[in-house]
Amino acid sequence: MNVDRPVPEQAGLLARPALAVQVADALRNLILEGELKGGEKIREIELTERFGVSRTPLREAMKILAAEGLIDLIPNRGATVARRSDAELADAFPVLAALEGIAGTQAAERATDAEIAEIGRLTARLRAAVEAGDRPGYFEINQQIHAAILAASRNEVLARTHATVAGQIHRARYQANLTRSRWEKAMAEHERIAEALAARDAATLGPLLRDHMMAKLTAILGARRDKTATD
Amino acid sequence: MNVDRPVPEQAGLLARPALAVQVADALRNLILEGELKGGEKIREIELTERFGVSRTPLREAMKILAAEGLIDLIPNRGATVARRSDAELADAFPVLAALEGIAGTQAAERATDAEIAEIGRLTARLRAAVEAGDRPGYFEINQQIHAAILAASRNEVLARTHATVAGQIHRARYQANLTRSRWEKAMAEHERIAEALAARDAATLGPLLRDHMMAKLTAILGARRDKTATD
DNA sequence: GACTCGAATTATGAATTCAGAATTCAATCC
DNA sequence: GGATTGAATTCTGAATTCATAATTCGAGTC
Repeated sequence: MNVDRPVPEQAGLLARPALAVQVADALRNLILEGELKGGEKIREIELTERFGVSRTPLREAMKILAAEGLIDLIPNRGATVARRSDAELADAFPVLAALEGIAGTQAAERATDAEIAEIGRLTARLRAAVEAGDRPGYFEINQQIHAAILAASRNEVLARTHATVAGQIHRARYQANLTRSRWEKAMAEHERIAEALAARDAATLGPLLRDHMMAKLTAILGARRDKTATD
Repeated sequence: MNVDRPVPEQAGLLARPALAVQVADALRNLILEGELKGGEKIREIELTERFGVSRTPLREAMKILAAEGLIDLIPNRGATVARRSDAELADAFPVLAALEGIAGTQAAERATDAEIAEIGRLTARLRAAVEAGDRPGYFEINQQIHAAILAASRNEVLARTHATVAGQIHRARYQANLTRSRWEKAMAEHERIAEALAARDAATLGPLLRDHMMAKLTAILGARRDKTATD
């Protein structure tokens, strides 16, 4: 989420971001990377020492992350990394899917030919990863494709909103729990997505992306439920 | 029995919100009510005196609002109330419309009969306001209907996301610039919405709400552009 | 032996203080 | 007269300090 916006007039040349924003970015990474796990208590002093800053900017950073829904702040009782219930996770899915849908619609209208070509190349590499059974590679490329579509939609509001909602699902999305059949289906969907984009068929691409995301997320939720049951 | 027992999960019962959060709420209201206008510079000291707090919680509050996109924070140069360009505004519309769409879909599935009845009553009152030519009343009831649908969708993530995006459009939505013909159309749409909800027809209600919101926002943007041209 | 009460400790919340950057404005120079 | 420089002022950024709430831990009690 954008805290330090570009200076509207003459773009800030050497305006470095506020310390609080840097700390927020660093802390967000710790959470997204999984170093700080859901439910974990955040110790202010520990982090001030780690980042080498005082409590003031750290606390401002925590306010930012709380606004993003990444951490929970309980008055007088400190902060914990947000742990989303399955219900909340399930609620986030259709929201994220709808956002991906608009991204698709707008990308079909606004993408440059170069962007479309790049997404086509990425899709080919995605297919190669599937054939090779390379799951880490698949996830990486998959991520890139979705990021490319979001970028091609040229919608800052959408990008910000997507980042916020996606952040709230953080851990769940990294769980590499794809069945072979779901993997094949996802790949086929990706190829249809690339086709619709190449044809600039907005009416098709939107729902396609929405349903693709919905299917993916449903799979994640299913796997998560299974996993939780065996914990 | 024991009152002193730690209350980890169901916190917030008697814990008053942090001062920074209260200040953020107050400041958000000032902006949404239009008392602080777009582009206006925010003077820290002025607000600390107004709210009777020190700069620390105020600055934390500003970080929150910046994360919400309501104000712009420029390092070493202070804060201004965010002024969105027409392009950014136009970008926010499909995002908001998509969110309304999901709200409709889920409301159709999850609303209680009482909620549906209430929305039906509100729609009837909306019709009365149209007949009476009561624009303020129309806007007020219209607002209530959309809030009721959002609430009926029982999706916290959606509600939060919607609030954030809606906040970024704040001023624009309050412009009461409805042509008579658009007004009639909007009313007809509302009646179809109420019908679809009563029938719990999710497949219809979602697109209905999405398109309704899109039409409304397009009208706002058009009026805004006319107005700007004559400024 | 478990529970309760309460002092000591620790962590959080907010104000204040200190440091540094940006803005203002007057004096100077071209 | 207009532009420019630089000191004074004002504002923002961040650290520190002070206040207060929560937690911990041990003594005492039933």
